[in-house]
Amino acid sequence: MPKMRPPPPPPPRTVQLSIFSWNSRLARYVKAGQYENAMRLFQQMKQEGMSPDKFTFVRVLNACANLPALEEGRSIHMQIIQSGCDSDIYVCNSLIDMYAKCGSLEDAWRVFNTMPSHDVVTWNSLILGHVRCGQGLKALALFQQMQQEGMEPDPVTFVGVVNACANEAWRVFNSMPKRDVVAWNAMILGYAKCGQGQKALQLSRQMQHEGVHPVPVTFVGMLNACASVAALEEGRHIHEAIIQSGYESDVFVGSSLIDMYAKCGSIEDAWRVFNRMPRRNMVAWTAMLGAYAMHGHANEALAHFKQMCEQGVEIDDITFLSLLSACRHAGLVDEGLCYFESMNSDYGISPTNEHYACVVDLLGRAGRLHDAEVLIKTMPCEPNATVWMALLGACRIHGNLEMGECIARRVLELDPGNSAGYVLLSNIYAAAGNWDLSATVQKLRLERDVRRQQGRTWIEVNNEVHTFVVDDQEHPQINDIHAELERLSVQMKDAGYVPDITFMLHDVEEEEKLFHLCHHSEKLAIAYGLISTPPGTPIRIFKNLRVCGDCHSATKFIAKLVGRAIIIRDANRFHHFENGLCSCKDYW
DNA sequence: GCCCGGTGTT
Repeated sequence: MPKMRPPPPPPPRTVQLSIFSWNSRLARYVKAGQYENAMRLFQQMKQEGMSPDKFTFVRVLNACANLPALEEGRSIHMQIIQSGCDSDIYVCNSLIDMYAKCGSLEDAWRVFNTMPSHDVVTWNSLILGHVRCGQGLKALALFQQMQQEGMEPDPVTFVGVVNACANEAWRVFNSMPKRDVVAWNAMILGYAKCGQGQKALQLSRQMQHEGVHPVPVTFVGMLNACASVAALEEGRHIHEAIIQSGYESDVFVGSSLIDMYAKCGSIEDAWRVFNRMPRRNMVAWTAMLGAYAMHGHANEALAHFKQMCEQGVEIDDITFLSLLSACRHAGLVDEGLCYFESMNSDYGISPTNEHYACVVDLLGRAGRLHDAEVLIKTMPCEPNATVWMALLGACRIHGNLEMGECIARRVLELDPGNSAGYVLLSNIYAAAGNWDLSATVQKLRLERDVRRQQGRTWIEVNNEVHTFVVDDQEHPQINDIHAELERLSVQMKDAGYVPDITFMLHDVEEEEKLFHLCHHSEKLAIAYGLISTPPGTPIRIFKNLRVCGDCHSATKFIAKLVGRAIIIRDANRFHHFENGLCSCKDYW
């Protein structure tokens, strides 16, 4: 929950305020997202003897929905019935939305069933409510039902369909007679969210080709897509289009730009956007904090957080996640623990599983496995798989077989469909030389039909994304890439590089291990970057998993030998390689 | 005046 703001200034007492001026004041609070203030204003207007009208109820219900505040919503529902406003369709739609957002679908249905008539917004609110509660199938059934009852779906209905089921979304989208910008937004955001950035970008191009103009939300979706596939050049083009559209001062767009530049490897551009924003909210500040965290700039992150506090910016649970994440990446154990303590005591924010996972990782990485385990045991709620997984990751880093086995058992129980647990345990066994048990775990994974994620590395050159997998033979310039790697490996050996085969956790002969190491997707992408971009320019590559340890040490040599900065984004963070060193100081 | 958008963990 965000920190409480100071109460709104009382309206002047000299003049009896009209209902219109109360309502417009209320509307301003709701629009600005100051829902607590809206609630307080509503109480105040009743105290001063002003009777709310249907416009008042719509706005105050909106505030309840967004807080969310179920009990207050129920009490307002009673007042609505007493005032006779419950025949207004706007009020009823707002009630459905409020109940759905507060998680009470039963109440939402009760309102729906007592309404004399429904419009498309009624159906949309109900459909989206079910989607939010994870009832996608029910949402789709409602979508069918509304059509059977002669109600024409609109683009917002389609937003619900996209979020309920991707396959269904595509079918409906193609059969829509008129696709306005809301429908396009839903598709673009839907694809961006599920990691299909290329598809999202392709859709946004198609949208513009069909003459539909992007609005701020569209740009947010497009920037998300760029961030997920790390398409920096494309992101810059979109930034230009944003400036041309006059949306550059939108805080949503600004926060997405910060995130896009940070995730594409350019923290300088992220800072430039943040610095130039005319109006910054908590999210913009938090996006910048997250940018520092993922690039390992811990000191800047802590200073940034301090500035947030000094300037009275709101702090929420996500701000703390970013802050703890900054400590985690830099190994600032004491600072991290101190901030974790202050969350509850100074800010009134209860730590979630995610915060615990972050602190467990912070302790675990630093080798304090026992402290991490104790922390988990003292959690006020039941730890989820993510928390245990953080400890399991630490067991792998520190080669703690005994604890790893025990933790893995819990992880595999809590989240049997996630390949990460199997892979970590199998790697713990392999690192200890126990190939039989390692294979047993992999066999169990296959028996349960859990597929492990294949490692992929990609690089954007001339607006085109080139993707590599281990031993890749598909790339048209693969021979040139191999030649470049051959050339480099001679120089690297002279400079003192020794391939580290412990990172090859397979039971194969050493010769073979070496061969695979030289053909890791990271090295292929770096070599391609070297031969296809001008000398001296930085190379940005991206990997879907954690970067391999041997590739990490090899990249330090390569960056020094070729005199170029190499920036790698792996699944967790950024590594900036320059002059033989990595920004993570080998702590990752 | 109601329904759709941004930041984080693993």
